[in-house]
Amino acid sequence: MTDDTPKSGRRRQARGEQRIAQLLDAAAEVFAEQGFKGASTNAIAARAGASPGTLYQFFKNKEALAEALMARYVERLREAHGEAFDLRVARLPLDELLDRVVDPLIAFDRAHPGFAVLLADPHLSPELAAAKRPAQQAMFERLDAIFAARAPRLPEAERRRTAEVAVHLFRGLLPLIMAAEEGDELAAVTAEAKRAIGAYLGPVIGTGPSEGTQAGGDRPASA
Amino acid sequence: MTDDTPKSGRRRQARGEQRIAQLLDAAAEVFAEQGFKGASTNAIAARAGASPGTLYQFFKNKEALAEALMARYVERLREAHGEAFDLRVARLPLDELLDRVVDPLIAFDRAHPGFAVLLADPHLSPELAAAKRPAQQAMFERLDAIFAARAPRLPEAERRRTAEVAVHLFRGLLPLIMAAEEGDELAAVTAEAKRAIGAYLGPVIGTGPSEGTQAGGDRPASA
DNA sequence: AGGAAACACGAGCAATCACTCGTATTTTAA
DNA sequence: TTAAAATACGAGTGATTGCTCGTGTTTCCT
Repeated sequence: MTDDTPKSGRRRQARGEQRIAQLLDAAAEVFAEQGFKGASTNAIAARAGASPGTLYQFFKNKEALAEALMARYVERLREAHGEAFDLRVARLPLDELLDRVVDPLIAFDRAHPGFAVLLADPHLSPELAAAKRPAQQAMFERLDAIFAARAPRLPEAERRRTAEVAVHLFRGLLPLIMAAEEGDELAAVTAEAKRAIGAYLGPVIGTGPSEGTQAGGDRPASA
Repeated sequence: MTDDTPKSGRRRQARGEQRIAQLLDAAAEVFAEQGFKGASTNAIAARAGASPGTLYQFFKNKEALAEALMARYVERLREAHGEAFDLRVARLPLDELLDRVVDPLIAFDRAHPGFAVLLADPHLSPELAAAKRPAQQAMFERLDAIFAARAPRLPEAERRRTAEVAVHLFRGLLPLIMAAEEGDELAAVTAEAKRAIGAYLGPVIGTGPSEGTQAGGDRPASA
């Protein structure tokens, strides 16, 4: 990220690392407020307390800045998931599984408002879209792994489709989640999100502590 | 729309109406491809086969253009809904109700790709955001009316919340729906959307032909 | 027929944008 | 101590944007 191939020359100074962090923080804020296109690099530099020239010393262009920000998000996302997402949750009752998966995700998204904005923007360049992929994969793959552990007899195609749909269901509720104010409103929206996702997942991966696979009761054969 | 207060002076010519339609068509395309911010008015005019000056004869600025486009979408949405959304569907089994509601919505969104783009953009000016509201209300209110007819004993607050969540669940799946290619893939995604929304709605408004209200079996009390 | 208004054009204006560059300061390594 | 590298600045550049305006053409009404 920021700048590869430092093949020769001296090392980056601590000052530089701080500036990069400041610039990424500022970029996160401005992207969250204005979107990628609407954010000006001069505004980002100003909010970071730096000049445009300084910004371009660390990032070769606006896109590279967004890519570096995405990379930092992915890093933090992995940290946040690491604990909450290990495969033992697969054996929990569905309610608890959802608590363990949804709560940290909501906390992360609310703590990093620029993340959802960048993720949701469908008009990014191919390079930036590629930078988004690890973030989506991070969520999708872990969900998929949980499903695989919980319902090993579920066909892979169906399992993958289910994981993808579940991710999109959550993303659909994100605007509601982001807009809710901390407290009762957020709790209500969170509960509703879990209810919606749980209702969708239940017939496929089971509601109880993982019974492996069970042939769901009233689940229609897929068309 | 376009220009109010034509208090005096002569009437709009047929040529003008055609130009407006061309400009709105072009705007829909360019907004869908580039987003609102990314679309340039010169590009829209060019795609409509007109000059910038002509565009600004009918729309006082870029925002008014988008507002007029939104207004046209709302108009068409009401037409598309009118038949499919009347309250008799409330008495159908949930599966059929979903068919009647979801299928036309998917058809509309796929036929008007600019619509979803404008609706989903969270970085629009207050005026444009206000222009979006009728579209969201159109969907929300009719859903709410259906729920009210189907489950009259459901508390209003819960009913409204359910309608809103249902709309967001659908919107979350929209990217999948828009990206699917006509045929098997679209059919599969459509079925999955109905399954997800139906699973969420079933415990609240009942799966059978409306029994009024029924106390759902395993619905947990909201936290 | 003829005048007025609607329609049309497109060069160009002012503002903004992403980005550069010449220069000055701070840090590092010898 | 000192030279090179890293960091920092910010006015400026070229491109693009939303939009205007002078001018010409088409349509309508009488």
